[in-house]
Amino acid sequence: MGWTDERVELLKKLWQEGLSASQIAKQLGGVTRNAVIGKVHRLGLSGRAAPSKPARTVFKAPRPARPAAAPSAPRRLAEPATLAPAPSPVRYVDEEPGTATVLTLGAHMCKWPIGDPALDNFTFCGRRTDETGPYCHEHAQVAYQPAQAKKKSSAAELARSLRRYI
DNA sequence: CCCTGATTCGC
DNA sequence: GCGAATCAGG
Repeated sequence: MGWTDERVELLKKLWQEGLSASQIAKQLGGVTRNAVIGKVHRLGLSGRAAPSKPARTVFKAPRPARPAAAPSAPRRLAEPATLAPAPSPVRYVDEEPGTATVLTLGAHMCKWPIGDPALDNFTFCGRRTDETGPYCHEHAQVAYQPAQAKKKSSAAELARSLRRYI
């Protein structure tokens, strides 16, 4: 499969959304993650929202040359490795819950899980915690619900009521 | 061993 | 331009 305009567009979109190359490759289909990475570089959008990443590791091996054919044109030399520090001073999520990731989750941020931990869109609530506990006010109520919920509520109803918090 | 992106270079 | 092979890491 080639890079049609649509596929390139989707690639850009998914890459900007932070999906990994392999995930994008799977979603596109017909390409490997190497192909995706290669395309990403060719498009010139290698960098994205990647906080606190050295962006560039130390100088790699001087390129001892692997078992290949004869050399040709001189390649460009490694650059001085400029990096852009990304300050991210612990912000609480006051508006929409579920935007805190495991990386941005601070000490006093609600640790109520949002979504499926197995998925990569998994987040935490992230709002300011309720004084002491690990959860915000809303989720603390849910978390510390004794046995008040019994009555005639069926298992299905209970599951549905809880789903609201996931 | 799983994964990540980065890079080179034959095609 | 493409992407497999490879590298350097987490």
